[in-house]
Amino acid sequence: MGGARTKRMPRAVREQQMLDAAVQIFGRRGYMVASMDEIAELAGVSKPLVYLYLNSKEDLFTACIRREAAALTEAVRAGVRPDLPADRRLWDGLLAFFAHTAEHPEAWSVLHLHARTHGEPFAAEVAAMRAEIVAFVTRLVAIAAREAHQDPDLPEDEVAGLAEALVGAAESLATWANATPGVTARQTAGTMMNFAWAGLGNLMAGQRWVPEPT
Amino acid sequence: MGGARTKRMPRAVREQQMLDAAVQIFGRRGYMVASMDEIAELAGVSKPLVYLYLNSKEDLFTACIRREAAALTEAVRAGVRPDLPADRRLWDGLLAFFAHTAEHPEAWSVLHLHARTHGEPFAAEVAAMRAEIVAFVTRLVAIAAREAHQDPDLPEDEVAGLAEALVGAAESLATWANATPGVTARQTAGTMMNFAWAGLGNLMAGQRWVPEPT
Amino acid sequence: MGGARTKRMPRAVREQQMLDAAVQIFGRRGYMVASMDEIAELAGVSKPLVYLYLNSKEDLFTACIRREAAALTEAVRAGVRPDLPADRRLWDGLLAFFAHTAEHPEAWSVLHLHARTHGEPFAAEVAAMRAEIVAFVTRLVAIAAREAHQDPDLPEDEVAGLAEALVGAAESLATWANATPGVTARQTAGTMMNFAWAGLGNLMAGQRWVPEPT
Amino acid sequence: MGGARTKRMPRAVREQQMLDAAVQIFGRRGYMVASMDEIAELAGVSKPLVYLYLNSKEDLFTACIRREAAALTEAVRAGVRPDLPADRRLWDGLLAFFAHTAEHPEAWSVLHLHARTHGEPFAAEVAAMRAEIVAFVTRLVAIAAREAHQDPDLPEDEVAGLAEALVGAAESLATWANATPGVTARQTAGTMMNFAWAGLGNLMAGQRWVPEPT
DNA sequence: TATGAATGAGTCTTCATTCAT
DNA sequence: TATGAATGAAGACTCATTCAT
Repeated sequence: MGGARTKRMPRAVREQQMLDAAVQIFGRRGYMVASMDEIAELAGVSKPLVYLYLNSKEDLFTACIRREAAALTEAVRAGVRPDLPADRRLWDGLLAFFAHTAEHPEAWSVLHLHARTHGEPFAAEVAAMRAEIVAFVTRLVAIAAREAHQDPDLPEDEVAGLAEALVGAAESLATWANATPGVTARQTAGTMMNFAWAGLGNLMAGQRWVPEPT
Repeated sequence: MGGARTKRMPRAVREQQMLDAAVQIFGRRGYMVASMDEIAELAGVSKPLVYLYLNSKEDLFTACIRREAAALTEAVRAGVRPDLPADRRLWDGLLAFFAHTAEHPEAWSVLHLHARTHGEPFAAEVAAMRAEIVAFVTRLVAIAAREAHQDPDLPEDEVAGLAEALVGAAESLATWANATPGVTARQTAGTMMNFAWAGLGNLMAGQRWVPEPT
Repeated sequence: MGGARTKRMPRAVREQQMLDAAVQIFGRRGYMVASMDEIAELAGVSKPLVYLYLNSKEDLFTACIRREAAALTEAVRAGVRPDLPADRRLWDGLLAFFAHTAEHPEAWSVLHLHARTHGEPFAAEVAAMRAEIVAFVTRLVAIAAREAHQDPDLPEDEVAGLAEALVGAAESLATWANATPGVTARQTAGTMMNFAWAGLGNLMAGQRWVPEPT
Repeated sequence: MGGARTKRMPRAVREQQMLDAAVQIFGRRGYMVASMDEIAELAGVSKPLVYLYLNSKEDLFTACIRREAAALTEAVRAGVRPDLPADRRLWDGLLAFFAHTAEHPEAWSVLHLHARTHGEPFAAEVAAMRAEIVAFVTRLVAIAAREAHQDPDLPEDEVAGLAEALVGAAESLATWANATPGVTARQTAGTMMNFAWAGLGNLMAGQRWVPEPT
């Protein structure tokens, strides 16, 4: 894989090869340390061709982020059937999420680790994806609240924070699972689901922890 | 701020100034993008002096990580009174944690974002700090389990994953809070506490979510 | 001379130009004082190209040493006809040696002066060349001994010292001739030949100088 | 030795300590690679003191060369008794020379190797010493010529070349002996004496090697 | 479509040297 | 006599990027 330097391919194919290589290198080394030389070599192409198709290192990185973000959200979407109940939908989404991040560790590294480490051009790309996922979760939280017949007005801030906490926990777990051999996506999703759904349930049922006045 | 080039200070003082500057720059730009020139200038010192005292960019970064990791764990430790009940200790720890990360956003950025993005010299430093915090959380989880009179043997894997999820959620929340104006440490800690304690409680009480067979 | 910055040459040609320039600069200034900037400028090339082709200052210096050592030994070999008698072969070898060092004074400076002043990567390269020359001389000495019908066993140490002295004398003479205007290779070779062959002859004939007991 | 940092010594003593250290370091590393830091540390003194006493790296190196050149010529002079015959004087001089270079290898390295590798300030210092030694040798050669009742007019060039060859051979032998364990000064002097005196004798007796016309 | 040849700009790092005490 | 604190200047090396074919 890579370096084969097969000649004369249609542009679309070559571009995908380049993105494949770039995701590997960016994911392994990080944006700054990755060199265009290394990427071109792994793609089996000369450097000028990379520039011809992808314009610049920044654009190349952005393209990687976009492609992988789309792939990840698409994987989650594809894993969820809208006609099933909310808890089942959360479960399916988590499973799809952890399965995808486990199958594409470098892509996950690009999205979660490296894209957020460098300023504005890139952070925005990831933010968009994250927003989509947070929206998905938030929808489920709202349903849970409704089903719990609860006064629907949790403070906005708290809902936002809650979603952030859930998504953050999932993200951390994905990274941890990739670094920990022998953990399956199913197990990770189980941990997350137990923890989250139960916690949410309690919360929705109005049982909140409040510090005793000192 | 910085660049005041006050003359002739004892070494210990200058070293701290340099570390202050380095944490700012590393936190804002990341390890690779930060330049020793910029750090020296912000510290109000010439570059050779930075090298004389801190040896190399790598050593400087390591020194930053170590100092800030120590400061953070110390802040948490100082915030927790060992004679109080477990939930209160968790609350106090979270409060101290979020307060510290909010007051030192660049330091948090160094620890959580940048130190983990670059290979082994640095990751290990953070891992040590994280281990300490995870141990703290794990202890509290164990107490909660005992108090719930529950069969104490949650599977090892699950406990590890659980702690990871909790800590990951807290880390994500800290980062999110730093990027979201107007959120106080108290609010963040509240969100986290509700989420975590309730979820844990349910879990300990043996109420687990299980996917229905398809 | 140099700096003409002719454009777009095949790699092999450029590499020779760079080595030419490097030999000049290294020979004039020495390894440490020579700067890659100066070498690149004299080669009429940008510095990165030098690094692209020759990798590092060390590798560049090594490449110089190797090329010039090969050129010198080749010049000596080409000057000697194996079918001629030993004295004539020594004469021809000396003539070729002094002619070459006189025509390439910087190269000689690199080999004899600068390469030996710096540690192991370089010393070894020159040692190989020297070994070849010493072997050439030793062979002739052996023939001389045989022709003198002499008991062939000069002590090993003495032979080694002898060869060292002969080669050392020739090396010194080459350096001296390069620093002394108006001395031809022929003259230098004559001095050396008289000195060496006569001394050897006596030695072979068993006439040795022994200090009188005090 | 070195680093003891004993306090308050008279200037003359401190200067010698510094020169001792400098000769070691310069001899081992060469002029450019030697650092004032290292020299000061080995001398057991702070760097500003070195500058106070010796002014600059150049001056320090020059002082080393001068001191060691004087020591070497003095050693040779002290070894030779002017009332003895010429061959005996040559023998004694060689013995003293090789003994001294063997006892002070770093000094010899400074004089023969490093001082000649760097431009004019230093080469001149060594040249002076060399001139003295060459003069010594030339005197002996002249005596030998006279004793051989030979027509006294060897061409000037040839005499100069001859002396150069002799001295060069001796220098090479000294360096070689220092790098070759187990060789005594006596042996080295013996090799040199046999070779040189016999060769000279033949030469003086008018037996010269002349290339046959091709 | 594709590439070998080439570079401007910038970074880390080191060192001889001086100031203030 | 002696030194801790500090720096200007320079050098090796790398990389994203482009030109000419």
